[in-house]
Amino acid sequence: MNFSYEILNWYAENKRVLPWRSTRNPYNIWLSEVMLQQTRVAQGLPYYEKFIKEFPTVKDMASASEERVLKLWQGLGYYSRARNMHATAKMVVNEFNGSFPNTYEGLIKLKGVGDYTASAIASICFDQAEPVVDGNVYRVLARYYGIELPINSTAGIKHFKKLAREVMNTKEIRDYNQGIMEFGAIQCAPKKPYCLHCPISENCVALAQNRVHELPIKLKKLKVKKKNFNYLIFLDSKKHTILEQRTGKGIWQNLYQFPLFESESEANINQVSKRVSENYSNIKKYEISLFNEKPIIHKLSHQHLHTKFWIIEVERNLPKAVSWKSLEEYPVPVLIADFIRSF
DNA sequence: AACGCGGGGAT
DNA sequence: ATCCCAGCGTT
Repeated sequence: MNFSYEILNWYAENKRVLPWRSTRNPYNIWLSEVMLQQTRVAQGLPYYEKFIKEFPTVKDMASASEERVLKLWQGLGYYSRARNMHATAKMVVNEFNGSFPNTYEGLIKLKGVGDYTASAIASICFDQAEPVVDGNVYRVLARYYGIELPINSTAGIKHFKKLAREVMNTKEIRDYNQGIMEFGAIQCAPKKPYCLHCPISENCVALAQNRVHELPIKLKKLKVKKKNFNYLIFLDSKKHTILEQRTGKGIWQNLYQFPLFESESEANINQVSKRVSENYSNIKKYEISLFNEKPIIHKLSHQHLHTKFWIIEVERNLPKAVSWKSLEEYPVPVLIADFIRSF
């Protein structure tokens, strides 16, 4: 019994039932793959259902507004995925007559489709013999073959891709690719792998050397930056508030939020008052109160946002304001959505 | 080659 | 608190 045969065998016995496993439609597969980039199946699944319901075909997605796509994506994170996905939907409709490319080379040209996603679509939809290498595959191969190259180094990436190609099953590439990923997610899990009843434990190098918990090797972790966020929640007598769209680079691009200023240290009410007077000179009379005494710490993978929400009640009606009720129509970061809900 | 980019679940 | 998830794009 060789490696790929055991993977196929294990997959046939243990695979989960998932909606994208009962189709080879490139639109469905592409949608699921983009959603599952750096995202667990359990988290992505409800979004997949939501998107397929509102956008049954790539044409439906292409004709939607970016704002609507972002709204449906809200909470899933890595919002550039949604923007690139929408751009690709429009390109497929307008330039490819609604049909996705049917090769790795064609697919990888699409926005938001990299080596992994191109390989996944090419193999699952078109039976192309392209190996997928995601986080699960890195783990399974590193352990089974005892590879010590860091999975996030250039040499490591090349080596694992080459090894994955050597050991794949080209005849049943669809099931093999999904099988090795499923095996990594369920059986050869990061923290608690089930080595006791593993079908390939006999030849697993890491297990033989008692190094399962050490592999795969991953280079360093960057320090997370701390930032102080201050959101200004304006409220006038008609329960209108000011909402802004984030532009330029950085986090949450094109999503909406309340007026924001960052401070070097934790801000106090005097700084907020100064800020309002400077930037909103047309607002004369107002009253400031602090919504949360202790900053809310919103954790991203690379930043910790220490956030205060300042409530600013104004007497006269605000210019260019939106009603509080209409806030639910805008795509907003989870940090903002949580605040709106609790306020 | 290094970094930016979300949110959540498991340990 | 730490890790890591069906990674990609930019610099």
